[in-house]
Amino acid sequence: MKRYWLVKSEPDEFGIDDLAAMPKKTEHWDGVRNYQARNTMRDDMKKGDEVFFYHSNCDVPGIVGLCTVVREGYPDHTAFDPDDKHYDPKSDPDNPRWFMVDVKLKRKFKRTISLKELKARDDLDGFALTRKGNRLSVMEVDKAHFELILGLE
DNA sequence: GCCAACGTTGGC
DNA sequence: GCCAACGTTGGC
Repeated sequence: MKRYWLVKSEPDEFGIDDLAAMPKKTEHWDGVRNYQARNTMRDDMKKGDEVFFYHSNCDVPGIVGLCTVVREGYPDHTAFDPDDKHYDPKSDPDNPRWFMVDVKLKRKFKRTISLKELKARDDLDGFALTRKGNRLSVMEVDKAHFELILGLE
């Protein structure tokens, strides 16, 4: 059963155009240091699942494109690298604390489906992204919500 | 740059 | 195990 997800990234760090520029338009989703998001990537995201790419911390926060999971959860090696920004000395290569998946860009949307627009809708009950105080960088999206949002483009 | 929300850490 | 202090996220 295919599931649907949303991942956040700051365009100043790694935006959708950066993903588009990668070989095979594919990149590993490293640097997530939150246990709930970690569990989602380690356990729940499966090959072929569809993923919204969301831009946070920018002029117009919102959903900017569509990706798919092309590799399922495996250890986030950036946690082992002391020179890496996301280095975590508590993650042991023999018992990794952090995991990631690989995502591939399917397509960039013609326009940004802004957070503002999503918040203004009354047919997205329970949508994790617009729930108060949500700071998760990886979250599940209901199939119905996913399809509804796809239709907004 | 501000600050609310929330997760993590560490003293006790 | 509680909870205050602190750090981070992310919209505005």
